[in-house]
Amino acid sequence: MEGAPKISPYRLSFLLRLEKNPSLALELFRNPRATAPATPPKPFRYSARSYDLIICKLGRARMFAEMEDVLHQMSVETRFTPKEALFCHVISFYGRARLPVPALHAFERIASFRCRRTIRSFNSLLHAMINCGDLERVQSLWQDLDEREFVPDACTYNVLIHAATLSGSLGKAWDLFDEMRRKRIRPSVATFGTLVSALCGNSKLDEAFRLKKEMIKLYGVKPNVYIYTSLIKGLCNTNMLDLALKLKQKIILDKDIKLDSAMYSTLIRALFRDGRKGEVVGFLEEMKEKGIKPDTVTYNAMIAGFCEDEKDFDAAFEVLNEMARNGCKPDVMSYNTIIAGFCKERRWRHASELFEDMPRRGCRPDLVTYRTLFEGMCDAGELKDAGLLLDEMVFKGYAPGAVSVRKFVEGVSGEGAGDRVGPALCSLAKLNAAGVEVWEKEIRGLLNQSELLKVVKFMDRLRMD
DNA sequence: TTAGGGTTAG
Repeated sequence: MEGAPKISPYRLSFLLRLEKNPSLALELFRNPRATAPATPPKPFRYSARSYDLIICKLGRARMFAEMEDVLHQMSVETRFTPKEALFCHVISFYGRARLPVPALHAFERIASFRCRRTIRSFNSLLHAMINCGDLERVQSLWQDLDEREFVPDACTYNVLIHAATLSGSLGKAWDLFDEMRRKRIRPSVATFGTLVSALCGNSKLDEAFRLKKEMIKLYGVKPNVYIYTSLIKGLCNTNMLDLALKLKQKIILDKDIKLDSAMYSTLIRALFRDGRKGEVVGFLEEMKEKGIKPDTVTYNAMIAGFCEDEKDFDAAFEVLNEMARNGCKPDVMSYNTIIAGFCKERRWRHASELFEDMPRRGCRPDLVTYRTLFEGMCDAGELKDAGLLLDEMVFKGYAPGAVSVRKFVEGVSGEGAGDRVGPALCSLAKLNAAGVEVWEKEIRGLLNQSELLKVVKFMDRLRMD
């Protein structure tokens, strides 16, 4: 047998870049030699680049245990120092997966890799906390900034401004904007993007357009396609679709601005809402001419239009087929939209069929899927199936919305309801024992005294668990 | 590329 073919560290990076499957990439990374050599070889000299590639591939695929293994392996390498950017990525992978503790842990460990930590990874951490929905943590990290060695930059303020707008406080966003200028930190196009989007989202179109003018005149920052997409969405949401279309025509003439699928997705959704489905084809053709490929969001906008506005479910399914033909994978939102559409039409059986079919189609139902279908079943009075679905939900760790719980309990209340509601509440409370009082409040008044007693007994049993 | 826009539900 011939010796193992030699693979250079450079070649390994090349192969890793090509390998789309993260598990296979990891296999390749762990065994860079094609076959096991007879004698123990010298340790493979992994390049910093191949660590970057494999860590990012694993992080994107949310294979965190494997990613941590490789990080650990990298921590004992002495031939190079990893770049801070890699840790920024790791932090944001955890943020996207809504895992605040590992994100924080990754940030704290940067120095142990002999890598200098700067405001960049701090910014990544702030942003990860936004993704985790933990706005309070953003606040506390920001307050502790003085104790750290960092000086905030434009990006720090952009994240903070974003957090302020998410918490619904435009006033706070403006305060931060002022503070930024006092500190002579120049606002970037992203700063204005966040503010314009927040203004549009609060129906303050006039202010949004004024800010767009100011950013050019006062700050010398040119609006980009992000800014215009927010403005177009704002116009669409205030029944000014024609103005939105005019604005788009104006931007087309600007050679510096490259339109993208996001802008078209916004317009396509708005056309459906306005009952102008017929014009959508023309927009799809325009995209094609400009070399802009429709993405999942574009298709989802069409699915939403067909389900919500046209009630044309065959057409919605045809969009799914079209996606497959164009190599675009439907995501959980694609399915949730159709399921919600069916439920609204009380066609819960159709909704249920699609739900059952999701795993085969390569998509895992999420919290929204379960909540939507559960509510649909409750609305249709299909309480038996709703109960079964509830069990499955709870098993997966998903809690239904309070409104649908109420509908469910209302629906099954009556003679012997305690027996039927009890187990369901029991499983609900398992999710979150602290929430027991909430459920108790929810059913009080709906059940008669003896039934309530049965439910409370179930809860008592729970508390002892 | 550390930050901003677009499509569900609630």
